[in-house]
Amino acid sequence: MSRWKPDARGRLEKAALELYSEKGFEATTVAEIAARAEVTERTFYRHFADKREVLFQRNALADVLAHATATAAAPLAPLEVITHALTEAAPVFEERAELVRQRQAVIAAHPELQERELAKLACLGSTLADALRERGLDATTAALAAGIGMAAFKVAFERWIDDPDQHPLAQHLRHTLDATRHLTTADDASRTDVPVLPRALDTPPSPGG
Amino acid sequence: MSRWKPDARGRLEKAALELYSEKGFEATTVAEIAARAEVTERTFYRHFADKREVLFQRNALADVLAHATATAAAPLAPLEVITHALTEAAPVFEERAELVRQRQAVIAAHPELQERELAKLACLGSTLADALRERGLDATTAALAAGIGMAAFKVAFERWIDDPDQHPLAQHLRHTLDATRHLTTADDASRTDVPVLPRALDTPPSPGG
DNA sequence: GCCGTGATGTCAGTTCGTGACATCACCATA
DNA sequence: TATGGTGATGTCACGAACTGACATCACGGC
Repeated sequence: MSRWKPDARGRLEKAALELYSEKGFEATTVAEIAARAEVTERTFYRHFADKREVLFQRNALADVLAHATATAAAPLAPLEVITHALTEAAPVFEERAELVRQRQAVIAAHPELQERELAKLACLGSTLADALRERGLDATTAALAAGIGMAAFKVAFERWIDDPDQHPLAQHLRHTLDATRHLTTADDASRTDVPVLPRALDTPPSPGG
Repeated sequence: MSRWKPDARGRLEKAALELYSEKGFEATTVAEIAARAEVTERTFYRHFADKREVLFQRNALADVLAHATATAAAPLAPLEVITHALTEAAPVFEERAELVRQRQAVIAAHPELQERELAKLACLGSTLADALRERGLDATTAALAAGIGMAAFKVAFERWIDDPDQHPLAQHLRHTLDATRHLTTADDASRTDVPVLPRALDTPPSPGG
């Protein structure tokens, strides 16, 4: 038989998420995580650069975003490309909604983890910007569009996490990206009388896709 | 005479920036910083929460942003308010351009510091979003506008730092925010025919305000 | 049956960051 | 002038985060 139980990495991820949930991030030591995963502390650091990284490693997202951006229809405006890419990426979250929510709860409770999350998001933004430049956008426009996309994603994701009605992430994305287009119009449209996410969600304004 | 040399905090900031510049962030120990500032390591931690924070404490920015947002003319579109606020904030950087550049060089060389920088920027974004909500915007629009504003600021700031011609930050901000307006404006006249930063910077396109 | 490889264990050490307590110039006030 | 409180700093001890170096030994190829 094999010398060690298989999937040490998976066990570490699971143990870490559990312990961070149970007793908080700071109150959890790497030694504890390792013990629960039945490996040594040193092994933890062979799989993850530090105590935070264990929550941020599974990330198919960058690939999905880059691919969707590269393969979007040619004549689309930058923000349309972004909309397409983010919509393509939504299932990555929807498929693991349970896990994602638990993870996010932990992150929300610890500034250090939020810091790391922002770094990951910024990294994603760079990937997106690269992909946009591949499409022929100049560097500044690409960086800007990617930044806007990430800002919109952040808001939509947050709304999705907190949504008591569990509407799909794609829907929150659509509404948020739509709201982006009204930021330049004077006051009246962006007042509270036109909520971004109307009560009746079953008839979203079709963005023409 | 006094028991200790005055301005321990200032000496620590100076020593830290010097050492981080000279030998890198990771290669510098807090003990070294403290020694150069002629205090003990413990005193360092009385002034700064951790080794990174010493680079991020001076921040009049939040106040300026919040104030400028609150006092902007009433009927402005969200993005115009942001434009106003960021423009008001520009002098905070221009006035210490030398220091800001040195600091930024250190940050650019160390992911851990970039992480902290992103966190500070996000915090600033929240402040801005709060101020926008004070103006009557709904939470989602406010968060979105603030996020986009921060994204634009990030790009403009980066361009300013790298600008060999040393154009004022305010100018980069104007151009970047202009590009943002084009990207987010509903009609699809947002093509490449409007370059973000034209060769001749002395005749910026007037945004009609 | 031998050998290289890779994942893990073991151990020692450095640095970060914190709690507890000591010191003593300075200041207010009697 | 004497007294006592305050606040910034020093001193010490310590746990926990990370890292480098070397040991182990199942497995897979040859």
